[in-house]
Amino acid sequence: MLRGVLYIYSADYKMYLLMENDFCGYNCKTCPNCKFSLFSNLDDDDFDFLNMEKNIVHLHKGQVLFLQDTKPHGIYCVKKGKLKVFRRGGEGKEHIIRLANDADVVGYRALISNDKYNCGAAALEETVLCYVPRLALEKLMDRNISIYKKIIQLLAVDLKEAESKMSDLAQKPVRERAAETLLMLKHKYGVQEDGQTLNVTLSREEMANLVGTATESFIRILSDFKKDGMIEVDHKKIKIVNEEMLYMTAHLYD
Amino acid sequence: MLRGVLYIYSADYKMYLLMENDFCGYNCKTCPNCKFSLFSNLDDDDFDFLNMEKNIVHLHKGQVLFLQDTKPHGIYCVKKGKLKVFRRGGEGKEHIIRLANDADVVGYRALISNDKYNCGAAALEETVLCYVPRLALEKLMDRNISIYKKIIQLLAVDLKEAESKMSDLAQKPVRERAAETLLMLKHKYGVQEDGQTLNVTLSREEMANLVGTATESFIRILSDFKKDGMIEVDHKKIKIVNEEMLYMTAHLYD
DNA sequence: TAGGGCAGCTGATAAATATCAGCATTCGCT
DNA sequence: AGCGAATGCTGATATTTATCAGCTGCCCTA
Repeated sequence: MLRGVLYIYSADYKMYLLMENDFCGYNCKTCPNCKFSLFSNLDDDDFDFLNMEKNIVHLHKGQVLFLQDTKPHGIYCVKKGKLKVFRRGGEGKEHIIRLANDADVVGYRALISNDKYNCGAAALEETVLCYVPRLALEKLMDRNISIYKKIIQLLAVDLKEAESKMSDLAQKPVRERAAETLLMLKHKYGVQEDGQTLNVTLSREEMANLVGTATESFIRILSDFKKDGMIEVDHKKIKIVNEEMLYMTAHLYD
Repeated sequence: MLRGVLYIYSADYKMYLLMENDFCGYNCKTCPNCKFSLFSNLDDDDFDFLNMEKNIVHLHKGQVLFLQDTKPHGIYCVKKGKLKVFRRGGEGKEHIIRLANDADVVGYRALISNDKYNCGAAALEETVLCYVPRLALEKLMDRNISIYKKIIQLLAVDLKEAESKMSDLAQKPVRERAAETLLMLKHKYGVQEDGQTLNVTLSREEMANLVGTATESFIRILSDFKKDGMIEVDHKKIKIVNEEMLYMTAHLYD
């Protein structure tokens, strides 16, 4: 039964958010992502409560989930899809802070510290998320200390990765960061049936924003990698054909 | 009564750690830092337990508290002093990730995620810390959910700052980051009686490592700031004489 | 108090990276 | 299918930043 449809429009992106209650087939209790996510140890009553309170959110490619400097009202668990989490600098240029995949949780940092979003988030492809409103989350947290522990683990992982990326940005040249980014994409999203083609589609600009460099610089380095036989490129499809060499280039081990 | 003295030696730094149990005059229950730190809501029994279990650590200027890639055995609360938290890149160059002051907690991220230290930490001046061993912390956490909440808040703040610093490093030029760093130092450590001189002493190299640039580049920018009348410099003492202009230079508001 | 070493500073130069311009290709839309 | 806009790509150039070399002055201690 469709109970509610919510449209949101932002000046930055053509976008809308479709939110439906009681979406058929989305039962948290049987959702495999919950096992890896915040709600791994709930009892039946709590799962029923979560099921009642959560909303399903569909995003098309490019649509914004939330914008930097706005106030959060809940958290999002990725059911299926891919997202980028990014910040906009002075001249509006975006820097991609991190990526999200199935079973990841996004937008929780701002909510739990009662703060505005420090980053925005947008879908990289067709994406389905579960939205858990603040009050529902708080009620579940009151009854389940395991959620506190999970949040701590999520934050700790994000913080560690942010610190490492920070020192990379400060010290490593663009070429090394570009190689590292390609390997990260393989690790995060995996490869297609051929075992080599990255299972994610990003524009050159988005990849440059992930590396932290100018689009043209990234394109040049990508064609260097191609010349050096590390990758093959077919439009937006990138194939990693010599992973070892990419590791060497990224200086991840020497 | 002196119960134990522990010396640790690392290849990187001449250092030692002096740890004493039952150090006179350091009672957690009356320590003002605890109010702002992890242990704000303990009952008397827990405070007594903490007092028994904690150790006092003294560090001289330059001494290392812990090293990157080693395993944590407890957490440290800064009683009085200043520390830098840093990562070493490929060629051994250090990048300062964050600074710590009175009442800050350091080394907790690695401990709670059962991980090796992602950063090292060293004293910037004479520093006194309380060391809380893992088992003691875990026991206190079992009995006090408030500690979970505090850890979440600490992590959330660190993560937000790390994300912001990340996009600054990716997008802002060195000059802006340098201005921002000077303002951050004023905010973090305050000023001396004259209301202008930064209340912390860092070498030019350390400041450059904080900004994420080469030492010479930072020195040049510092002398630009001096020419532009934003700061005055007397050896290691830096005076901020035009804060407004520094803000403009940092592009923190436009 | 002499001198070794290190931090701070500056100029010259090199290297890395960004920007700008122009063109080709692809994509989305009607 | 075809049009317009956006994306991808490359070369030329400008800008930023790092590196190298050399100098000064200060601190430490022998």
